[in-house]
Amino acid sequence: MTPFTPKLTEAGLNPNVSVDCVIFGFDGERLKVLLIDRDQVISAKGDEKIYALPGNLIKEDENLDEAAERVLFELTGLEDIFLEQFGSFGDPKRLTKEHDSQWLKQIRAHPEARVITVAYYSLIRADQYELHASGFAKDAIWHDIEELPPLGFDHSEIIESALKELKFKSKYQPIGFELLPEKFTLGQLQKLYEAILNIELDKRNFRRKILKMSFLTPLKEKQIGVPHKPARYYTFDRDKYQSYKSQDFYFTL
Amino acid sequence: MTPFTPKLTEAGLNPNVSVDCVIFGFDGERLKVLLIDRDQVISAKGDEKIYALPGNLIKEDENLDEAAERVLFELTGLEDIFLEQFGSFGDPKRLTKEHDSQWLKQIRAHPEARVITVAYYSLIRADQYELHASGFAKDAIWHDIEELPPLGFDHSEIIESALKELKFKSKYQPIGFELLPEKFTLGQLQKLYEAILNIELDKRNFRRKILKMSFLTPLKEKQIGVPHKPARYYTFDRDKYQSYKSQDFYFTL
DNA sequence: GAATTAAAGTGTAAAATTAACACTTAGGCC
DNA sequence: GGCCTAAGTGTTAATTTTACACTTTAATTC
Repeated sequence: MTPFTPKLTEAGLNPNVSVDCVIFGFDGERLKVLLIDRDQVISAKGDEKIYALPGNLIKEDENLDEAAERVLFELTGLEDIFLEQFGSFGDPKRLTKEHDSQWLKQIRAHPEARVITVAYYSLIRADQYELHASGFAKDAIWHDIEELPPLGFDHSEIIESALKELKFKSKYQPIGFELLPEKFTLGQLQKLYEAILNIELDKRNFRRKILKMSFLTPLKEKQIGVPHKPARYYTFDRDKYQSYKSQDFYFTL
Repeated sequence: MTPFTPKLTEAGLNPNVSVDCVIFGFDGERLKVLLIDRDQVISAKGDEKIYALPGNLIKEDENLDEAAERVLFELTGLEDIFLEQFGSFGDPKRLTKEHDSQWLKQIRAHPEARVITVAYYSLIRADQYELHASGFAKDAIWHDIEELPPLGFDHSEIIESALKELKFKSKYQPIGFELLPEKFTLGQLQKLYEAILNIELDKRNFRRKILKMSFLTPLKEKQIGVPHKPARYYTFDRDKYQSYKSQDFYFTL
């Protein structure tokens, strides 16, 4: 990896607008978020590292969606990820915490500039992508959404907002395709919904409802090696799944 | 009205970030949007005026919500309006149409600057507010959403996006309180839903459904002077209405 | 190899909601 | 007095939702 020379790369960047990406993953049990290690240790007791969302200033000649895509790639190596804008954050003091402005002095040509950030989120199958941290990201790591490390800037707020959006969306659109592996069991799908909505669902009712939508294709294959009755695997029928997305839909239970 | 001296007022403005407000109203029949007359005539055949959403650059010391509130007030006189952010627009070419950049040269200290705009929307009772155009707004006028005049910048796109958001929101949250006069008939409420969703609803089913939610209080008062059976007036029970908003809800029919 | 453990898988009945549908009423207008 | 217009009102069938418990299958343990 070539050493990062931040300020030299600032040409063409707009000093006042950034994008941040909240990338959600699911490990079969819990929801995860992708964070970058910005390689800074809080001086207070504990010596905890500070993490951040992958994000950076936009370029003058790209639109917001392009910026989000580029920045995500530059910091984490993730490519071809469908990102959806969900909100913008512009408190004048959002960058003024001591350790944040210290950090900005290292990487920005105009570390004092006011920055409004446009936030994006995405759902991905963590296992389908390789992470390659680069740029000012020392590392890119999945973190459990329920127990996040200390975060820079207003990134806690941004993640909270993204999660709210996700909960909301998952109630009127099918979710799962984006987060689950190619083949999965109904139990995993139910766990995913339970993790997102943070509630318990009735197994029989859940299955009936989700199967009736008929975007799930049962496979002949079953789990092997599990210490209980092996579950059948399913795949998503992409076309039906997508057409369901555009339909009206409301998830109860 | 004092003459507008734009460039002198630019102190403290961030050159790269603006807010725009999509204010919806309802006249009992049709959905309306509030536009400002930017007092510029397209030179091409027709001599049509160009309109725009109320919007302007943000100040360095205010957050986005505050900026939206201030800008709306400065241009239209509207105050104490609940504004909700719904998206940001940042195409690098969004200000580059000829008549738009001409206009910007008149009002901006940095007319060439790239501007990302954060868009807000609101629903208001048109009859409850007086409009006072000022600043670079020569006038502020309600326009029928279905037949909009030529709009500057990407404001058509922004309005379309706001409308989509409104349609969407109205399906899972009660809407009406914000747009209807203090007392209103069930017919008006139904017309509002029909105008927003752009569909026809069954009168009996609509009434049953909306009354069951029990945030409507029937009044003794009825319409007078109408050439048909006078309808009963209702008011919203604000508390119940608000608590319904936070609940789960899905509007069918 | 019998017993244990763990999650998979499966059905029904009661209650609630949705969808479709038409006539009577009240008031102004001519 | 007759006409016009929108208000107001109920029923039935179909669908959806909710609540709820036992059997099956495979691995693990002893």
